[in-house]
Amino acid sequence: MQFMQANLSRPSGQQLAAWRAFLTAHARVTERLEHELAVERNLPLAWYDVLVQLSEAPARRLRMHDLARAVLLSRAGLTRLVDRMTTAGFVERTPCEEDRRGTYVAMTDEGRDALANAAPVHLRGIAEHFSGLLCETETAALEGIMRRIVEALGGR
Amino acid sequence: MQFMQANLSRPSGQQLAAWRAFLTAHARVTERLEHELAVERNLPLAWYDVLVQLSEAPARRLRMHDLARAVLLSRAGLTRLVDRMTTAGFVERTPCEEDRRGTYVAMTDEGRDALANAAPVHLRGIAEHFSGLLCETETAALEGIMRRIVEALGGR
DNA sequence: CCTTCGTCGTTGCCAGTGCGACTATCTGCT
DNA sequence: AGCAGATAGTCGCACTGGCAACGACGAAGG
Repeated sequence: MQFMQANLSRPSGQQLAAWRAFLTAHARVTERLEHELAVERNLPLAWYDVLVQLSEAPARRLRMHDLARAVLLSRAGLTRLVDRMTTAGFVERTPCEEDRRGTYVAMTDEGRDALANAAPVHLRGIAEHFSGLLCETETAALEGIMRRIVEALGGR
Repeated sequence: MQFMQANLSRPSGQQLAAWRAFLTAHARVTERLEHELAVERNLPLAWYDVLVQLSEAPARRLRMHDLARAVLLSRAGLTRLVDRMTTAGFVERTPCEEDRRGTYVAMTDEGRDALANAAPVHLRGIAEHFSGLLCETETAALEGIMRRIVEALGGR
């Protein structure tokens, strides 16, 4: 059992190489996707993420707290992001009747249009730089691995 | 051939799920590793990265430009990062004799100690939250996939 | 009822980063 | 040699994000 312990606490060279490749791939792909979206549609990736989350939510709206978790941002960061997107007319704040501390963020029609406009660019990018490089088996395997990693951290 | 085109430009549901899992896993794991390093060794992950790159470089030093690429940072960003690390005593700047525009960043003994001190924490984290969750086959497959992705982007 | 504690969203402050402009230097062409 | 263009690193500026503190509100217990 001792060597199991050792294996658990010290990645091998092969494991380290996989970790580094993982980091590099993520950095390069997201950088590229961000860049494509900025150049072709003048839309930051974070804005796109918010719009996607809202478009999938019931009644196209979410509480600040839930939205913050969905887009991997602190509540403080989201406050400012929603400020900017409100100014741009893509979302709007609605008071929450059930819980008067809360605020809903709802997607406007303009936001819907912006998302519809940007989605082809982004999806094409994902296909071109990520999913198009994987066969079906690899895609399934990768998803399984990634889910396992998230769940091991207590995937809330 | 037309459907091939379609498959290339529009990820399927399964492919999108894999992409999202990939994003979430990366965000959660790096957040966790960053946190562990900050709490246990009071060292930002970016600093650790710089020290690792330098420790692997010949003569434990690198040009600003090369270091910037290695740690995925703009040259401007690196200037400031190296400033801070110089103040902390972990690295030092040396003029470059062959090319007098250039600057070498070299790791100090203190930087070496800091790296040696932090490495166990970070490596344990990688093992615990990443590589320990993958069998040998998966590790190899994952590395292959990630390398392919990087190379497809023109892996400089 | 009312106190205590937790939660929600916002704000002030500060750290970190990219972009563009700038200076110094190198390289290639004439 | 001399000049144009490329490249290295730095700096001012603006932007984004997190942390801690805050006021408003809800929930649980006396």
